[in-house]
Amino acid sequence: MLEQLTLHYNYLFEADLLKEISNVAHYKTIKEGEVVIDYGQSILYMPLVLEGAIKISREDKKGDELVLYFIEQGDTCAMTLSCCIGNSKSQIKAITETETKLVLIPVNYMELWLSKYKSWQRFILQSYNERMNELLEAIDTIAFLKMDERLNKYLKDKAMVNHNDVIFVTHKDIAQDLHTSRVVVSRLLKVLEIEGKIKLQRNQIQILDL
DNA sequence: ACATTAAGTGATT
DNA sequence: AATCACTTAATGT
Repeated sequence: MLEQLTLHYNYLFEADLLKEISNVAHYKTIKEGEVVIDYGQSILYMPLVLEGAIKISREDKKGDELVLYFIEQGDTCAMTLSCCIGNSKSQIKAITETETKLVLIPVNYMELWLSKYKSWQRFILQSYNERMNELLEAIDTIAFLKMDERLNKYLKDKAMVNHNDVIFVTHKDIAQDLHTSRVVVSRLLKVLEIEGKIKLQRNQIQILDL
């Protein structure tokens, strides 16, 4: 595990910290499409993503969801951070977007390391900041009902985390992620296709120029 | 060949 | 932008 960690995080953490992480954390590989953390679940571990990507979404009582953002290698879940501090339960749902390798750090170490390692402190604060900005961005587009922009961002993000210009999803899936109707997604996608930005096929979308 | 599911379209609110 | 109603196209059995 130490080698894996070093490979992905040596530019962020000092050697001592890397070693300590590898001592206390659990290494885990999760297949695509699995639920990592569900709504209402209490959080015991803080995940550090080594490879792959995770989709973070919010869900209401009816099961309607709304994708907030994706996390990938080098990221951690800001929700865990706020959960640890507030000692609350998860307000979000995390599903692996691709096969994901991660290390799980017991939450009590998170606080301990905050005072012990400068690099850890910087990492936590920076992650928090990044997520906060991303969230604000999401609020902006939702509040002003710019569905086309949300779709654009969604496609970009999806292509990025998958390291592939071809996205394998149905219009219905996208509609669920963005919490809109399939018809709307189909129409907006059609426009993008006419503009020459994407290519549509059944169950897949190729990104040409966004 | 038929049933099922994904995607396209016009009209309406 | 959402919903309805309907069509067309792709896929599976």
